[in-house]
Amino acid sequence: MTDMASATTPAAPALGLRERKKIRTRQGIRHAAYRLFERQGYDATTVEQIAAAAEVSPSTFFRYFPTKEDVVLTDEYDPLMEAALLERPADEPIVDSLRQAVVPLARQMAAGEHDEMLQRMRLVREVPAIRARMGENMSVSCGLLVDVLARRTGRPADDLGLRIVVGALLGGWQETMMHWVENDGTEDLGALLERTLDILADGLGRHAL
Amino acid sequence: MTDMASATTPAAPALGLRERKKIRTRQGIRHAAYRLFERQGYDATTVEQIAAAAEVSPSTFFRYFPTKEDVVLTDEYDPLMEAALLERPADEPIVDSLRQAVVPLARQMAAGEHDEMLQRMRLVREVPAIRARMGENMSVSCGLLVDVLARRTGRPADDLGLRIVVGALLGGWQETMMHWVENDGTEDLGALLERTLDILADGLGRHAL
DNA sequence: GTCTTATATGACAGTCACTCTCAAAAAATA
DNA sequence: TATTTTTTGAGAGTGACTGTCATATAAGAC
Repeated sequence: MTDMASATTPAAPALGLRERKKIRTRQGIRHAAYRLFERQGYDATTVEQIAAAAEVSPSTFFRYFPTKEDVVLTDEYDPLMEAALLERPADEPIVDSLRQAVVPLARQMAAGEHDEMLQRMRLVREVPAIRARMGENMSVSCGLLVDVLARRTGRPADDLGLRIVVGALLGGWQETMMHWVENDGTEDLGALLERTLDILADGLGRHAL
Repeated sequence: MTDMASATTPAAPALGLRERKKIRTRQGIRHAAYRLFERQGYDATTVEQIAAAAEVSPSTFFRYFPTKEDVVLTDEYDPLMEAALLERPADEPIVDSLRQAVVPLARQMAAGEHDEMLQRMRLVREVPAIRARMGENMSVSCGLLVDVLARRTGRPADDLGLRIVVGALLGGWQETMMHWVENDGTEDLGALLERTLDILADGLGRHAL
């Protein structure tokens, strides 16, 4: 989890001791952090405490995570999303591609890593610093998506229409995610995201708005 | 500017010496900061330098701006937007209300404070810390807008459809703003925002996407 | 297995944003 | 003018992050 399909699945036997150790350290730090966050809250937990709990030095902590926020927000989804999108036929409407490529991805994650995802999104919702960082991530994802879609459809990389569409979509999805957390992840995330896509595809004018 | 219509317009004769001094101090700090940012960049400028340039103590700096980022990002627009929206007829479609209420506001600002707005948005674009903070602001604005619109249309305050629409709209607008800065503010911001509204209103399915 | 090289780690010192407390200065009020 | 309230500056402290250097440990050559 979180580190893609790595130590959890035995699908990577070709990794040297070094790599395996690194992955274990990384997960150790993250788990220690999550445990402390849950007990004392994010702000009240210092990097020093996390490092001590994970039995590494503070220096090592920062070697694995550039900032404290990154423990929560390291985004492993972008490359997966990109790959999934590139597999769609080039002439498919963008909205359909997103529906076919991105939604299943989210669905799969909401299933496989449900609890971790929930805890993570809860922090996003509640801790201002993390929420802010999340916005940054979104704008990076946005740029990435725009690039992929522009390449695929032969548009210029700075096509305003495309940027607007992607920005709007991510904006809508973020609200959807927040709604999902607020209901403690009880709803079907995939269905929610699809509904969001429907609304945006049909136009805000419809849907009695 | 920036501090609404305060010291710039002589429309506030009823302010005591205390208030006037506070406004002057605030603007002094901001101007000193902008000058330094332009010369040395945001990150390379310390709060201590800003305070010195503005001839106040660092303590005073933090009394006026809770964080260094707030010098750039203090958002005075939300209340104006709220007021403008509340003046629209309650049965008007949301998209139309936004078009009538918010766009003129932006237009007016892009005209009156063009250079300051440009400088500010440039920082938003280029400095990660500020961009992140901006995302926070957006999510606050989003909540605010949703509240107003929910009240106006009699929907529940946590109506998912409404949240999605507003989130998407702000997401789209943010991209539009970025496009505007990238072109050095030469385009008509109002027109750009309206176009964004058109795209979202008609639905992403149209517009050949 | 040993030697060499590349990499990971920890200790430490330093910077900077931000917080808190307290006493002095200045404006508002009586 | 005297009193009260607000604003300010000084100073100490915290915690996230950076950079450097010596040590330890895994990888690769032999």
